[in-house]
Amino acid sequence: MLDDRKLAVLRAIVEDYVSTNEPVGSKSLADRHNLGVSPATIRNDMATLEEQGYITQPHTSAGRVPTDKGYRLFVDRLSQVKPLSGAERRAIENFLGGAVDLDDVVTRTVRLLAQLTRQVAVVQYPSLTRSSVRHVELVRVAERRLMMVLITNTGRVEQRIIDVPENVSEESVAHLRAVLNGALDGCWLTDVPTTVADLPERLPSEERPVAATVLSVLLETLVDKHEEKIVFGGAANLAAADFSVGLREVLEALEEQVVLLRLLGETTAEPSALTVRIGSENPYSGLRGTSIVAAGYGSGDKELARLGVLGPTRMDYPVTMGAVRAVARYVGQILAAS
Amino acid sequence: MLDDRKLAVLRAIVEDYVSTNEPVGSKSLADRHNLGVSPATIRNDMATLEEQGYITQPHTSAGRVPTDKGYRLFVDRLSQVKPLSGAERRAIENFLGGAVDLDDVVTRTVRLLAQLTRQVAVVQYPSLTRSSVRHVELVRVAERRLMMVLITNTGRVEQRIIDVPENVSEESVAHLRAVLNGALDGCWLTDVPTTVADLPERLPSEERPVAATVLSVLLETLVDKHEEKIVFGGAANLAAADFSVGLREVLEALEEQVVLLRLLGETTAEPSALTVRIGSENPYSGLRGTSIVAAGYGSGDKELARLGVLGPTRMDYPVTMGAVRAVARYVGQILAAS
DNA sequence: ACTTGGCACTCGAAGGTCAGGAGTGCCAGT
DNA sequence: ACTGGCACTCCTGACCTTCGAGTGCCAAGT
Repeated sequence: MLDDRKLAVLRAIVEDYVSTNEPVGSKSLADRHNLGVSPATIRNDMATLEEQGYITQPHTSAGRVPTDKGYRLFVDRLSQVKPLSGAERRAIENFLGGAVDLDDVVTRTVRLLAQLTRQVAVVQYPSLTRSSVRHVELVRVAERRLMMVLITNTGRVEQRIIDVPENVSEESVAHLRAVLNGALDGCWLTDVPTTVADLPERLPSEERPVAATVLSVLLETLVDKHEEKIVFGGAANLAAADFSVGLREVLEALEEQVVLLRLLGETTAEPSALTVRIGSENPYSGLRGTSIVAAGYGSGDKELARLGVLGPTRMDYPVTMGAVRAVARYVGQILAAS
Repeated sequence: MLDDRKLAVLRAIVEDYVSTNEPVGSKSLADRHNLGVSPATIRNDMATLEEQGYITQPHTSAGRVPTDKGYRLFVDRLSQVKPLSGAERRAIENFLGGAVDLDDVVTRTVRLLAQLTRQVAVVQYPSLTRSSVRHVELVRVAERRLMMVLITNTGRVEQRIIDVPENVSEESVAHLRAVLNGALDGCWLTDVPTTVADLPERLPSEERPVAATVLSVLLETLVDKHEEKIVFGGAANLAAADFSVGLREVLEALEEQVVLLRLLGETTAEPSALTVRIGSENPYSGLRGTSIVAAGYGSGDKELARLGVLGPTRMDYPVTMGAVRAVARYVGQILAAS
């Protein structure tokens, strides 16, 4: 159906189109790549490729442009992820290594990815549902007011003010704190509700009302923040890539957490496996014309969250994929270390 | 120099141009506003206005367009801040009232402002330098590793991992925590360095190395985060406002914290006083063509930080100013309450 | 001393025409 | 199965024309 030469032609078309942003014709193809055949032959192959839906022409008598299907074939079978240069690796290490807390890691990652790929970078915060409790802190800030700080093993810090129904002494706060930490230390956030279910019963009755309030706020926090946190950066790169149409739509999509999350895609089995969504493959109509390259990241073999970049379908997939993969790995390392 | 009618003409020009986005001519002016004079008269006035630099024509024989100077005069003398409708006020209250922590307040504020004004919203986190310590928490997470959490009265939470030079017992951590809080509670962040300067001396000698490390990290945190935190949203609105040129530049400016900060401007004497920077008045060349409307916000009469919107110079100043002022006030209230 | 109607003039926007050229499809020849 | 040749398509850019909104100025009117 598609012999080797036709595949080579498709690859050449993708590469040329990506680098020139102009429909590519048979003659220039024959010139730039030494395929060893004449333009006429290439024309025949192109006709086949077009028939099968891998390429298309914007109008009669223009060159060919890859379709989404064409890019898909290219990504799956015709290209290899391009590893980063040594200098780039070092730059990543330096830049990410300087991060001082989780917020910092995420912000830096976004900047880094955007700069590296010259596209829009999207990074999800380590998912709460896949984190465990490192510490719960309870502080008495007034007679009837506590502050709770929840710290996860991934470095996320959630904090809440709690108004309790009755005066509470420093001692009971200390006790409650100890009990909470004893029960929850290392506990997966998803298991917290069941773990704390019977907690009030194990407390002296006079502490129960306060404990109940604290616990309800704690659970509420987990629910509230169940919605994942996600950020993007490098929007300026969008304007640079002379976007055919719909820059508006793209920006809108980027500002919708929900859409963004779906874009990054489902968790994959193995972390840092690359997911590529090309044009119409992705789940949001405003993003025809854009592709997403994403990967999971995590410390160890557990995928904590995802990150990736979004750019025109006409992007340099090998390079982009290389950058995303490398960054995902480094971020994982950084998180594991802290 | 500029009699009342000329001012009225200028006002009319600004209003028409803002609403139509097309150079406005003498005839349509005479039609739409009842100025009681003929187009010819208006032409004469326009000539004067142009001579004085308040308006300009894109090319000979086109209508007139306000210059930055013209907008300035309009804002200063010809317009009144337009208060929000009752429905809008309620919407703000509802939307902002649901916020659950500082991050949430800021995120919601950005969304709200962007939606209300249909422009790009910029919000600065409450400045650390103008906050005071509510609580310092010290947690022992491993034998040689502590976690420090710094909570300010404005709700900001900063957190750091500290590797200490020697094993440290729970008791010394508790002691150090108590001492720290005793010394720092309510202390302005700017005063922290001097306040803690002599702290190690007041500790038993065996605790000093650890204390020194902790303090150095604490001070470091204050310095690191001295750079203010600032976010923006509503970039999609930029694409909608068919920006003359330089959408690229604007997006770039928005992604530069430093530029963004300078845009919001210096602290003003009275909180929630409105600052308006029009086109070339603002300190960044990429932003000719855009105006910034900003206000300070804070709980009580202390300005904690600033917020505002950025849009084309051709914006509806009265409405925008009204929205910014209202939101700034509400945010102040929300922060004061929590 | 302003204001006004009239009038000639300017200049961009929109549309039409035309040549050039890159690219195609097809066919006949090797 | 490949290749050269050829007619055809249709976009691009340059150039021109028309059209109309808007101006500046002047002379007349109040």
